[in-house]
Amino acid sequence: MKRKLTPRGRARRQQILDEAARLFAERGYHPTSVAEIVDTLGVGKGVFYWYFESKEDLFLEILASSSQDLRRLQQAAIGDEPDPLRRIELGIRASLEWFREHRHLFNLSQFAATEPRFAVVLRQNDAVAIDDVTRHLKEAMADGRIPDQDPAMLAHALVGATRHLARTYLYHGDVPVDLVADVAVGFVLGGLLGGTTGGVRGAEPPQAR
Amino acid sequence: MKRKLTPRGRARRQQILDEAARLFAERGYHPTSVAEIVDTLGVGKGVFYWYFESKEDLFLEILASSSQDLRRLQQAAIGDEPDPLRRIELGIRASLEWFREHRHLFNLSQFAATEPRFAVVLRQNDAVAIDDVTRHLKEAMADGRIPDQDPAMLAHALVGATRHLARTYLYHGDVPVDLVADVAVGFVLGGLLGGTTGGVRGAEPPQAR
Amino acid sequence: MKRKLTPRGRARRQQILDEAARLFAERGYHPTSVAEIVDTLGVGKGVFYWYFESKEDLFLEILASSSQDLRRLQQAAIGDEPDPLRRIELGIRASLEWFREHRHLFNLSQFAATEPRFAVVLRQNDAVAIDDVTRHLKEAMADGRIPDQDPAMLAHALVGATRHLARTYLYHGDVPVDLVADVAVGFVLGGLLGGTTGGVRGAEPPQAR
Amino acid sequence: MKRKLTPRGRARRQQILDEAARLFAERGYHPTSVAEIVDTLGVGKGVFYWYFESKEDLFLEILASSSQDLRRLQQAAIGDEPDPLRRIELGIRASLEWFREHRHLFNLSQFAATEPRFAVVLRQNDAVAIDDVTRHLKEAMADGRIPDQDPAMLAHALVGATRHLARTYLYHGDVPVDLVADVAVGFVLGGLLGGTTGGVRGAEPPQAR
DNA sequence: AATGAATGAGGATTCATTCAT
DNA sequence: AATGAATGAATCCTCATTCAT
Repeated sequence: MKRKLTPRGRARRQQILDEAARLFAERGYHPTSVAEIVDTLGVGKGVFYWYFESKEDLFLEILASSSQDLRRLQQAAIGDEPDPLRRIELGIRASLEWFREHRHLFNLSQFAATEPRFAVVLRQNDAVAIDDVTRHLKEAMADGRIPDQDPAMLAHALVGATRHLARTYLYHGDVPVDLVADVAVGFVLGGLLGGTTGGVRGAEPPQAR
Repeated sequence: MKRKLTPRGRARRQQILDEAARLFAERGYHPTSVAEIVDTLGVGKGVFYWYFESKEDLFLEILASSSQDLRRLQQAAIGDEPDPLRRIELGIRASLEWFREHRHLFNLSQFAATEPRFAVVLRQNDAVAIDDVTRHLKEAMADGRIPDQDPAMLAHALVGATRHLARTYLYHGDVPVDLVADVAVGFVLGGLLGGTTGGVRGAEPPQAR
Repeated sequence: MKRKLTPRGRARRQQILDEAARLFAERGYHPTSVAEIVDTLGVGKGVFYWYFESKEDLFLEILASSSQDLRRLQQAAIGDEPDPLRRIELGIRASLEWFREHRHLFNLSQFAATEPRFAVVLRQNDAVAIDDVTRHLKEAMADGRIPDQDPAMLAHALVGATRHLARTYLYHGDVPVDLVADVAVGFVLGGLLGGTTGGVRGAEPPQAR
Repeated sequence: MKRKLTPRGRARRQQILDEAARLFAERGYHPTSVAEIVDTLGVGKGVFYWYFESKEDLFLEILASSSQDLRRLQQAAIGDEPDPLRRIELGIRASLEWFREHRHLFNLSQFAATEPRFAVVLRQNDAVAIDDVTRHLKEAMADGRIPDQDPAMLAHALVGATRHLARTYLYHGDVPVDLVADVAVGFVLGGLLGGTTGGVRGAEPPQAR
C-alpha cells in the first residue's frame, strides 16, 4: 500500500493528516467521521482511501509522527549539554514550547490511552520519552547531584507534572510559555532534589524506608 | 424520568453502572455497545433504558459519582489535620489508595477529556479537586512553610505528578501503594519547597547534602 | 377478555379512553405511547392491559364509540320530522354541535383512514352515516323536492362539505357553531337543489337575482 | 446537505420518492419502515440517507411537491378564463383529474393532518389552495354572480365537498372522472348560488341573522 | 387491581469502506 | 487521482407487551 507520491500527492496527504488531527482533537476521534474530514477539505471520499488504509491507520500515523516530532525538538534543544539536570530543564522547556505549538494534539494522546489498539503504540512512544529522562536522572544520581531513588518513577512524576501543567495552562489556559516553564522547572527540580524524605519534614520524623 | 426504585431496582441499576464502567474502561466508551453491557449482565436491552436515559447519561453518572467518591475519601483521610502540608500528604496518600482500588476508572476520565460534551463536566470535577489543594497551599504559604508562588499552578503540578504516577504504577504496573505514595509525596513536597528558583541551581557546583 | 367491572373499574376504563383519545388527537396515534397514557394518569402499565387487550383495541373502541355517539345525537335531533330536507338540516346542525364538543376527535378518524387495519372499521362507520343521509335524499327526490341524481354521491358531497367546514372553523378556528351551521346548511341545500346542471350556467348572461 | 446530483443520482432520488409515497399511502407512514422502502428498491439502506436527511424529511418533501404539482395543474387548466365561476369549475375538474392520477396520495395528506410536525406544513399548503378559490369567489360576488357571504367559508365548503367526492369515488371507488366532476361542479355551484338562506326554504321562514 | 421490572423485536440512523466511472 | 454512489453491519433507542409480586 505504500504509494509513490508526487509532490502534489504528498501535500494532499499532509493536508489530510493536519485536518484530521484538528478535527479529532476538537471533537474526538469517534465523533469525527471520515466524511467530515473529506468534506472539510472539499474533496471526495476516494481521496481519503487513496492516501490512507483506514481511519485507524491515519490516527496511528498522527500519533507516531507527533511523538517523533516532539522528541526531535527535545534533542535539538538539549544538544550536547553536559549537565544532566540542565538537560532535563532544557527538555522541559522545549517540550512546553512544542506543547504550546501543538496544543490541539493533547486530546489525541489522551484518547489513544483509552482504547487498547491505540494504547499499545502510545505506551511505546511514552517509553521512549521516559527512557530519555531516566538516562539523565541516572547520570545525575551517579554524579551525586540528586539523591538516589527509582529513576523511572521520578521520570514519570516529572513527565506527569509537566504535561499536566502544559495541558492546563497552554491548552485550556493561555499563559506565556516561559512562565509555565519556570514553574514546571522549579517544581520538578525541587521534587528531584527533595525526594529523600517520604513525608512532611518536621511534622514528624521522616519514615525511613 | 426520575423513577421510584425498589431495592431490587436500585441493585440492578448499580449493577449496570459497575459493569458499564468496567467495560468502558477496558475497551473504551465507543467500542462498548449498550448491547454488550446488557448481554454481559444477561438481561434484555430494555433494562438499560429503564434505568438510564442514554449511554451518554450513564457515562456522565459514572464520572460524577467517581469524582465524588474520591473526594469523600480524601476528606475523610485529612480529617481535621491542622498542618496544611501534612494535609496535602494525607490527600495524596488517600488518592493513591483510591486510585489503586478503582484503577479501571483511569481511562474513563482520560477519555472524557477528549470529547466536548464530557470534557465540560470533567473540568468541573477537576476544578473542585484543584481548589481543595490550592486552599492548603495558600495556607502553607501564609505560614511561610513554602515559598510564595502561584498556588493554582503548584496544585496542578502536584495533581499531574500524582496522577501520572498512579496511572503508571498502580494501573499499568502493580507496585505497592505505599511505595508509590512515598515517591509521590517526596517529589511533590520537594517540588513545593524548592520552587523558588526557575532553573538549575549550579552552573556553580552542586550543593552537597 | 370481557371483564365484569365494578363501578370504579368502569370509571377507570373510561378515564383511560378519554385520556388516550385526547393524547392520540393531540400528538397522533403512533407518537403516543402506552407509557405516556398511563403516566399521564399516574398509574402503572398493568392498569392499561387490565382494561384493554392492546393499544390497537383501545383505538378501535374510541372510533366505534364516537361514531355511535354522533349518530345517537343526530337521530335525537331529527326526531320524527317528516320533511326530509328539514331532517338533513337538523342532522347537519346536530353534527356540527357534536363536532364542536368533540373537536379533538377529528384527527382520530383522519388518522384511522390512513392505515388499513383501521380504515376498514372507519369505512363501516361512515357507511352508516352516508346511508342515513341517502335515505333522506331519496325521499326528497321521490317528493320532487330536489332534482334526481345519484343520492349517494350527493350524500358524500354533503358530508364532505360539512365535515371540512367543521374541521376548519370548529377545530382549528373557533367560530360560533350557529354561524358555521348556517353556511353549511345554506351551501348544502343550495347544492342539492341546484345540482341539475353539470356546468356553469351561462355562457349566457348571468341570471340577475 | 444539499448534494450535487448526477443524472443517475436524480433518478434514484425520484425513484425513492415515488416508491416511498406508494408505500406510505398503502400502509401508512409509521408502518412503513425505511428498510422496506429500500428493500423494495433492492438497494442498501445507506442509499436512503444519501438522498434524504430522514424519513420525516422525505415525507415532507412528498407533501410539498404534490401540493405544488396539483396547483400547477389547476392554474394551467384555468388559464386566463375571465369568468370566475367558470374558473372554479375548471379548477374543480382539473383537481379531480389530478386526484384520479394521484389517488394514492390521499392518505398522505390525511395522515399529515394528524401529527403536529406535519400538520403545520399541510396547513400552509392548504392555505394556498383556499386563497386561490377565495379570490375567484370574491370576484364573483363583486360581479353579483353569487350572493355575498364569507368567501373563505364557501371556499372551504367547496374544497371539502370536492375532496370528499374524489376520495370516495376516485380513490375507493372507480367512477369515471367526468361523472364525479359533473356532480361536484353541480353541487358546488348550486351551493354557491343558493347560499342565501340559512335553512330549508319553505319548511319555515329562514332565520335572519 | 395494580406496580415496577423486564423483554426483545423492530426502527431510524450512522459510517467506515468499496465500487463504478 | 478523484468523484458521487452504494453497501450493510452495527448502533442507539423505542415501545407494545408480559411477568412477578
